[in-house]
Amino acid sequence: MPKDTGTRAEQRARTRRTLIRQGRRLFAEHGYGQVGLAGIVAAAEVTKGALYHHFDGKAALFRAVLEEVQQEVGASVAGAADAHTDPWEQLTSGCRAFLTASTAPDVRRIMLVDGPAVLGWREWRALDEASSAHHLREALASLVDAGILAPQPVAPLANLLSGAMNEAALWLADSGGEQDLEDVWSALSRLLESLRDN
Amino acid sequence: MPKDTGTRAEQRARTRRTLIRQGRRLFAEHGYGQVGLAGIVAAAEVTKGALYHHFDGKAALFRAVLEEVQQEVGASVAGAADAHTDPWEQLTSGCRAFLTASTAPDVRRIMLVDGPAVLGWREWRALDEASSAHHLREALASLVDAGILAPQPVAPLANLLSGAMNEAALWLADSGGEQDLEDVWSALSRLLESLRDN
DNA sequence: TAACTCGACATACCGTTGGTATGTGAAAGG
DNA sequence: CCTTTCACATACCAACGGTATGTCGAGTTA
Repeated sequence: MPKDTGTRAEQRARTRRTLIRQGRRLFAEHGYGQVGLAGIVAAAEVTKGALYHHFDGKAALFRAVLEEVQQEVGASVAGAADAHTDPWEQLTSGCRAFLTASTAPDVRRIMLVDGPAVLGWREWRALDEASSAHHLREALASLVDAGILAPQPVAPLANLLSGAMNEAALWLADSGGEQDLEDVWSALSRLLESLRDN
Repeated sequence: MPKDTGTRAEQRARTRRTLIRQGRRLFAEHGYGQVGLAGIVAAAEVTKGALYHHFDGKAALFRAVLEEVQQEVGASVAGAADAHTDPWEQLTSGCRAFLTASTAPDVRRIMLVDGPAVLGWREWRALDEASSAHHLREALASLVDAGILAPQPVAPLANLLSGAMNEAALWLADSGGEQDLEDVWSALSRLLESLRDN
């Protein structure tokens, strides 16, 4: 594995990616508070100088990791939704994709548990909004426009559903099969179904 | 304010209460990670020796603080629910009480943001279960028994609703009036209403 | 191509933090 | 009274996040 080869931009990008990768691994495995910079830079086979050259500090590295996680989840949700043309199926498949994606252990810990505490809920919410929350709000809005959902403010409803799915993902990841995905999904889809007009 | 008076048990209890009080204040104001033991013991006018005599460490103090917060919220929910005899009104008034109680700044930060990250989601959930979550589950169960809700597993539904309300409380506390309690509450009560059979 | 610049780190160091080991003086018990 | 016990206070430590400075090679210029 050549490490100090290639152009400078390549080396820079590779170091940054390695820091994010190892940071993500360690943050996911032990939690933000239990991971030291020493462990991260050792795993990445660099020094603290490199970390502070790329990021403003520990929290900034975590933010970069969280952004990566959020983007993956958002892409998964968008991909699932775009596979359908019917707006209702777009909503349900998007929600289901969110559930399965955010049940992964690293997503769970980084995005759902440590994220708000480390970055503050406000900034966490901004990242969530940019990556996947707006999908939900837009899906609900188009359902209201199509008359499938009763006319109502979509923003509060989107927040409620988002919180419900976050909690569901936490339960799923924790119970580890004891409470199956299908049980939670049937409860969530029943909830969504009950919202339909008529 | 006499500090070193009274029996030993009284002194002990007073010191413990003071530590919890000041810890709660500082944790709520600055967040768990930004608060040092030095600040806590200074505010409580004791030393670290006292803190470690009463608690196993920083996280254990936080746990005691969180337990107090949870119990207050739980008592508020139970009180609101017990004020009604109709099971549906018990549910709705309990949910509304939860919303208003957990919108308070210290409850929000300690219980909803830092709690899961500091203690781990599993332990956090256990405390939540003991204090208020079981109220929700029991209310839903009796509504199913009464035929007001369609027969369904209540545990997953309770989790979804709990998550929805947590997120709603975070939004409420953050927007600070911009997004009013009534907006969120109307969305939540609409959601609950849509669950009713017929 | 030789001299120079600059960026991508490495090294050495610092203040603060959570945690521990030990000391102490007053209240409880006989 | 004397002893024990307990509720802390004091002194200390290792580890942590963060910073200031040094270094060396790739890129640029003459």
